[in-house]
Amino acid sequence: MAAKRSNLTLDDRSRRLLKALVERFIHDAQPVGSRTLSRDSGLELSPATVRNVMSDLEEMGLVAAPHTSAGRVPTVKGYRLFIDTLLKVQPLSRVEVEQLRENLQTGEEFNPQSIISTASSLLSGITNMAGVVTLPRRDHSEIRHLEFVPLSEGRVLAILVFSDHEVQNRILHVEREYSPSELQQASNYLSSLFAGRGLMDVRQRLLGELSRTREDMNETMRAAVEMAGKVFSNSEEEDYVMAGQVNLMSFKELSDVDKLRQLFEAFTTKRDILHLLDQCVSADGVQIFIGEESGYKVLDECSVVTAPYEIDDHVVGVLGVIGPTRMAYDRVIPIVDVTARLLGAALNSRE
Amino acid sequence: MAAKRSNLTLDDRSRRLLKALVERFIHDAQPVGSRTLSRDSGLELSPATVRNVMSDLEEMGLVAAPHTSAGRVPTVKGYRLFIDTLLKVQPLSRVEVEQLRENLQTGEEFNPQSIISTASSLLSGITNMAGVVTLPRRDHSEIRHLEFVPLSEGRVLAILVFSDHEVQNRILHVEREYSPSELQQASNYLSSLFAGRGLMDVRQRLLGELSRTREDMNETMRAAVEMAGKVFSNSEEEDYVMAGQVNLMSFKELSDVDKLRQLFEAFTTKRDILHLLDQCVSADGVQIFIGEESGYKVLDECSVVTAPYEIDDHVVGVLGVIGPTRMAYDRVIPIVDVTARLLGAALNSRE
DNA sequence: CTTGGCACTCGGCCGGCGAGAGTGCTAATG
DNA sequence: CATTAGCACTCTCGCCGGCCGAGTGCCAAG
Repeated sequence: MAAKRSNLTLDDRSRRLLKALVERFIHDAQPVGSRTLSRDSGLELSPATVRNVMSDLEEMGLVAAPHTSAGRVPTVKGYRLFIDTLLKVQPLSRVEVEQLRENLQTGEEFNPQSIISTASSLLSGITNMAGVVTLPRRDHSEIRHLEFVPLSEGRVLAILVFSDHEVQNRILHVEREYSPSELQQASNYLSSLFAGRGLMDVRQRLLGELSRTREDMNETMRAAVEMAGKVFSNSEEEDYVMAGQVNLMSFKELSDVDKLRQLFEAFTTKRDILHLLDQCVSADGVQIFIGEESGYKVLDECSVVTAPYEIDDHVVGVLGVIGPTRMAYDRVIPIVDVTARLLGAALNSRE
Repeated sequence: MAAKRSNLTLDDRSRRLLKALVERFIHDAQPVGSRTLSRDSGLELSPATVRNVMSDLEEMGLVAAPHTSAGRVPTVKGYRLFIDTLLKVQPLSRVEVEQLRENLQTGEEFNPQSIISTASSLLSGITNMAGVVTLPRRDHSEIRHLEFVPLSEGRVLAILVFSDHEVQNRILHVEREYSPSELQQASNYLSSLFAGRGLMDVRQRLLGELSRTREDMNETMRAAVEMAGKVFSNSEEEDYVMAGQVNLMSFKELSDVDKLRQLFEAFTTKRDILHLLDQCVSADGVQIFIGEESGYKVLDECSVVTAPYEIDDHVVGVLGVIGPTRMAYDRVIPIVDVTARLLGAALNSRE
């Protein structure tokens, strides 16, 4: 008895029971009792025995009873153990993978923005939960083109084209008016200087260029460098695209309107969610936060499954799924995993 | 008696009572009874008399009783009458208007997109309901600049700058490769042709240009016209920006999670809402849909208050507020009205 | 260690009850 | 004849008690 309870050393029978319990609970969202468990655990055990085991599991903090005479429910710790050691992931079928790939390779319009948002929609659509994808960090994206267009009164529009066809517009404030031809020159000069280089590289190079504003540079070149400085100083703020929030309203664990409101507020505020997602870029593969583990109380009843995605072998962002703690991890995990890979591939494909 | 009931001819007393009832109900969301009404209608009437009047109003379909022994509640027809003939709008104070104006004139970054979304946030923030602003139609916006940037493999990036600093990017598919200088030429040619002209004007002109592809045009010019054709054929799809949906979750008339879900689905689908908003561009000033009047059953419990906004004396979009039928119309109406004017002004200000 | 048996404990589901709020009707009043 | 007071009636809501079913904990037997 004392031996069995010795931390984390769980005999096979208990583990199978826990597994059965979690699976059952995930399936029908109700506390599961000893009778049910003794039936479909696969083991030949009477309800009474199951009760004893349950009692042990409860003492270990793996399951909990909502009230005296309800069945048991997994705790966060229980889910954790389940996911880490008991879960058998269901790999996606070839067909499913192909469908995902097709949907992401929209063919015609190659537009990173829209690929990102289809990814988000796909995640939410397949899982019936909320999908989220952070916009890729562009530190390592190569620059294809830099162009300036004159606007009125000391404003210049800078257009930045990356090699993956992402286009960014920024408006600069400059001291004097520049003629179109001047801007043209500047644009040519900078494009030749930066084309094919990564953003981080460019920033560094620019720093050097700015410091030694040599006399052999003509006025236009100096202006060009200065404007470039403004363009690239703009550290872009992080952001994410979310889809399928409404799906979360169907779960009865979130039927409390007030809880729901707080959750949705967190989604629109974005700050906390971004923080959380940021933690996942460093992680190697799929990462899972169960309930309170995330550290944000609005997510107490939710789990978050994430995976980083890569462009050119650099991790540039994270995608994932947000849903109730009680989610089909065996399906969700591979979905998130595969989608991350496919998104990376899709964003790479026209290098 | 018969005389009193004669359609729509409501004696002064009944009207004041109806007014009091609606105001009271808007204020505290509960059916209001004869006792309360006789107290704060301002008239010296006993509850019994009030009851008689209520009975008449009910027969006319202006109020309804949720059940036998509850007070009365305004019907849609009742609200309509209230708004059309009884409501005394509360004009905004000078300070409030100034605050709105300041918030919209973000000074620094003049960016239509961000102005639109602050407008939406302001609407939702002040009213504690959901704010919505359609993106401006650009039919009459003047074009300031048109630029082409070569991308890989038969793709050209077209950049379209409007006089209000709105920038749009479109990717074109072209048959052959164009050299940067060719594109430069094309861009110059088209800019000179179109700069300062409205989009509709440009479209028309382009049609003529396309039809008579004369021999005196060189190859580059022909290509330019062709590409321009592609740029301007893209009829941009309509869209809107919404803010403060979460606010709607606090209203107890929308506390049913399922109703709420349908409402939010309509918000993300956008189609129906866009349809509804479209109907308001033609309207002259503030327009109000009460409950079922909108024709969309998800909005049955909601009212929508809208006003079109103008740039350069052309109506280009609509903004408004969505909330429960029971909203403080006397405040919301002027807010929507003023915001529409201010948004127009803000988008105009740097012609 | 496992199991069957048994008492016990909860939550959920009526059905009844009383209070409160508000109505409709009628008869009295100015 | 409109207004009012009075009164019976209706309906909601919250509360209590009882009952059922599900499930537990414990104990004693296998």
